[in-house]
Amino acid sequence: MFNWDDLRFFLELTRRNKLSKAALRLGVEHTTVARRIAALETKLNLTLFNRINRSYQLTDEGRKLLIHAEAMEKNSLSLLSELEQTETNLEGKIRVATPEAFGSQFLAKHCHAFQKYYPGILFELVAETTNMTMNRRDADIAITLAKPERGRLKTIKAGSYRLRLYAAPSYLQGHPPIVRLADLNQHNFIWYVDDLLPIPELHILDKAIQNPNIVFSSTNLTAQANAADKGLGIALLPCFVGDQIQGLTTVLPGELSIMRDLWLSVHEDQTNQPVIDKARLFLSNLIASERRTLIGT
Amino acid sequence: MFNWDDLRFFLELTRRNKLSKAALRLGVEHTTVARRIAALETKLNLTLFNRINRSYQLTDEGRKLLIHAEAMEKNSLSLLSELEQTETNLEGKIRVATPEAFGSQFLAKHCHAFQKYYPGILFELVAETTNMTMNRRDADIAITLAKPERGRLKTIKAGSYRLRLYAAPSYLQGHPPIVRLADLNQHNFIWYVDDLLPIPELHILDKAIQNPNIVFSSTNLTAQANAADKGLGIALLPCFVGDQIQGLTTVLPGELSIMRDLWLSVHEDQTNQPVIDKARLFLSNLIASERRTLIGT
DNA sequence: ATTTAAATGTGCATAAATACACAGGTAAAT
DNA sequence: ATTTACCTGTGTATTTATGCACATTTAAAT
Repeated sequence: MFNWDDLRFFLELTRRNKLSKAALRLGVEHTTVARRIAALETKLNLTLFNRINRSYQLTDEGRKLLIHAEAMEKNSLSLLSELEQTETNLEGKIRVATPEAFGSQFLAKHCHAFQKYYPGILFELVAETTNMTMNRRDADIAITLAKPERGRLKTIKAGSYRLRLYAAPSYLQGHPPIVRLADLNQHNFIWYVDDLLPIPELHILDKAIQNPNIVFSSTNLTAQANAADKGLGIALLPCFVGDQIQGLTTVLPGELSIMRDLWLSVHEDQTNQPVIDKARLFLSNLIASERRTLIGT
Repeated sequence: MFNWDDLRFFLELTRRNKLSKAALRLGVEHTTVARRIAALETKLNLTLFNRINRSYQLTDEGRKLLIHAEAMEKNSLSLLSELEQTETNLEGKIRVATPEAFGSQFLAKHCHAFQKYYPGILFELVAETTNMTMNRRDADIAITLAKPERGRLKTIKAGSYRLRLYAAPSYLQGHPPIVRLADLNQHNFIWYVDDLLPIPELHILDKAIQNPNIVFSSTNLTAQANAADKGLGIALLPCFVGDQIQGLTTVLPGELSIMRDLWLSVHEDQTNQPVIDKARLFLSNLIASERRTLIGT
């Protein structure tokens, strides 16, 4: 049996006729489209396209396949529309604890999708700097930066995100140029409040900068981002925050990039509870599909 | 959009209810089935199966999906039955050159499938020990062990195969036990005719065996295999030969395994000729789908 | 109760798929 | 004719998927 998913690529290519156009729509590279089509042709022992004039034109055999592929597409669409309709029968409340910036700047922007599917479920987002402890049932689901070691929790690694240095052009113009890490010594920094920062990786900065000149610090990342946007100095921000602010550009993106994992936990005895299950799947799916937002470019 | 191919896994699992059974049918590991189902559930935000009592039982949501998945399967099957019907309109001749053993022991067993689809095409198989030169148009398609360096050829790596040492139980019982490479010194070997053997990897053997005691040699692999089968000594054979002979067992499979690539070439100016195209697709497809036969266990 | 067999789950090694970077080639625009 | 922009193809690096070995769990058999 051939790979059914290749038919999705086939269909898109019949409509765009160009690898690059089809690739754009499918969210992959043009080479991937070419190789998947080639695989399908090999598997079916057919020549589906004639490559003429920088354009992919269906052969007669390809046209025969098209009819069936379109039928399958119809099924997949009706499948989605049936399954994705709102589930008004599900009612309840779900409390999700997340790191402050992740909750306020990222998750909050996507909760409307959850609300749409499950209008009967109240989504409570607890986005705090302090570490929520799942033990005391502060939340049904927790997203954390470190893997919880204790407690009867079911934990999975949901994804990752990246941090970079960001600054406003207005700041960069008024200060010495930055071409390598050592240059950062002469610059102003917007920083976390040191005591409350349990991220060992940030000590990378300690090596690059002997005495970082901290001009502003906050426990709140939105505050840091806003300060940086106004030209106060250089801030270390998650890409899902920094990239969203038009007025900020990355500083030394090639030299400095910190990756952090995101962990998703639920109580062991709360698996298979419909409301919690839905929310858990929603969150892990969201983090996976928004990978590029979280990782940055 | 979800991965359509995951529905194939979903369908099989609804029918077998067990990961291991479904995996067997799909020709993958049970872990792969589990992970694909998990991916589908995440993507669709649904719980498709309840894992109870070592068995995967469809949920109500899963049953809804099943209806659509079965419809898609129906389409894929009708697609295959339409496309795979014989093409009596194609007529002509195709000459394929291959290494001797590959042609006589492997390809010859599968040519009936080609004949079935294209009854009008004469399939000429030239399975010779000597290197065919594509330059003189000895063949339309060549399968070789080395990538051809010269000539206006379109060459792809079609796959790989493995060689191991094989011997008959009757031989092994009458000779010293073999537990490591050094033990091979005391044994009898069936070998190629040295001068005609351009495979550098075989010098691995030179390190293990100082003075291999060669008791029989032939340029023909079938002859070697038959000799080994009768207990004459130990032979180095492709797995697609050795594994087919019931009377032979592998010798030191953990210590000795040689992988070789298979290259498929056609003349540049003969691409897009229907008959050659069909044969080329047939061959690369065959080598890919019979991967396990070629690699062995 | 104890054993046996079979199934699922987990961590790690390997293989395959994909992205990336770049080369070449074609058609449209100047 | 020359330039420009765009498209496809090829090799390499990176990421993702799969296989493999083993641990764990459950049910059935003794």
